[in-house]
Amino acid sequence: MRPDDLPEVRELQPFKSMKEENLAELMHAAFLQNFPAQVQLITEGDRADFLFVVIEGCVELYAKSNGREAVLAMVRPIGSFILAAVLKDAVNLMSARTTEKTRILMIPAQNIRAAFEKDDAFARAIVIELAGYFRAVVKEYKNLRLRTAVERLANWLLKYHKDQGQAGEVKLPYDKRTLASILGMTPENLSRAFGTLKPYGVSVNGGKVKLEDVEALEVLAKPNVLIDDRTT
Amino acid sequence: MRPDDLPEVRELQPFKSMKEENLAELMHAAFLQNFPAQVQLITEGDRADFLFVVIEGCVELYAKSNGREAVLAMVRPIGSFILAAVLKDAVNLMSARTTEKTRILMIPAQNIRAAFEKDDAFARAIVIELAGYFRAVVKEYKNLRLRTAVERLANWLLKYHKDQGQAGEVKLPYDKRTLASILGMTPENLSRAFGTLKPYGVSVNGGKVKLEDVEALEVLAKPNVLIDDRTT
DNA sequence: TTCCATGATTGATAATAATCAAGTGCGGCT
DNA sequence: AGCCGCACTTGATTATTATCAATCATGGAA
Repeated sequence: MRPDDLPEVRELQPFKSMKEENLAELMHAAFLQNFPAQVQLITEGDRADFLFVVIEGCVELYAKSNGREAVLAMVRPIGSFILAAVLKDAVNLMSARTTEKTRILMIPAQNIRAAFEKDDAFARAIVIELAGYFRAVVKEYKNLRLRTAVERLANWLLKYHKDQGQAGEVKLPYDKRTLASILGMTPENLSRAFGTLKPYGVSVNGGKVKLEDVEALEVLAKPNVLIDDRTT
Repeated sequence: MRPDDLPEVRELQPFKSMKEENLAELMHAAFLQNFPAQVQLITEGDRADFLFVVIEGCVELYAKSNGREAVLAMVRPIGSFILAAVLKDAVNLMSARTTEKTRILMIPAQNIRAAFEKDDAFARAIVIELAGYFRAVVKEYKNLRLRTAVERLANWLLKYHKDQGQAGEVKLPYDKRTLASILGMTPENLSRAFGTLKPYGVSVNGGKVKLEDVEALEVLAKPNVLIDDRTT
């Protein structure tokens, strides 16, 4: 595979900063793979053999312990996962599965590490990338520690409402069962949480949620840039 | 300040890998500060002006939202904090306060960023450092998502029991109120959690916890290297 | 020593969330 | 159309955790 086969990857931050020849070498070792839905890509505890880049589709990162399972994040194009494990040559802390038909670029871990050693600009770009990831998890952690389930849902709705252009409606990007797990609650509780948000102008219709009183919802949600803002 | 004024910092991973002259320059800009207990060092939302390195004492990282407060981590010698914010030239996601008399090395953020640009080895060392931080937060997040309060306490005890040499006793490194917040529960609940662990050979006496049936405790705790192990 | 302040514990109650058990409703299929 | 199958919802109950209030140490300070 060559760099120009996937122009979108070339625009991805850590790759954009690489020297042309190093990128070519990296891409040469990489390969593009198509997966159907519900394919297990990695399992927590296994060695991280590849860096994964989602080109099309969607991947769910999750973890288990005891009998419980929690969805930790969803990765959509163009996003990568298990960068930290690859760099540390460590074991995956999360499992990953496709949720739909998905096209993924797989780059062997040793090639990533070689490029990291060889290419200074790449190494620096990865720092910024990782720092961003780190801050994202800290925000998730704060979200869980400092808010109730209803508050998490309210803030999630406000965030996605903004993402989708503040049209007074939010289209749910995944089914409610998945959303519930992302928000750290059971599906039953998500239903009820939507119920308690009804007085705040929130009405659900299948995969569409209407927000008819954003102000009121914000009073309840108390959004916080240090938790909800992806850019800070 | 010169590098040899603080030999322990020299041994710290990202600094150890720096070129001698760059380290000298960095240390020249840095200064050592003594703080009494309960001093607010940084506040969430403020710009990250310094990288902090705890030389002696202890610092508590915490965050607030709504009326709630959560301790996110404790930093002990030799440990640093707000590295990610410094590198991204961003705002702090957490606040920090000393919990006791503490000696801290403060390195101006712009000097850290300058060294990061100039010194390739330093940049690479920081990647590994950050990747470790990232994985640590992911583990904390999993701990919170996948376990009840009692399980978190049980695993915490086992972890510190191992740290302290498996002597059948764990000395609590902070007061119970702080421990409760670290574990994501109220002080009242921590007391009760200790109570429910009594049948598993756990007995508390002030700041000392005796573990008389580690096997039984492990059956309850179900420790998981992908959550509890600091090295994986 | 006594007193006080503070942290820790205990009990009672309330809030929050999970579990279990039916239902409901919608989309796809025959 | 009619019948699944499946996701979602709803209700009842339980588990878990937080809150509020009171009491109990315990370790200085006077």
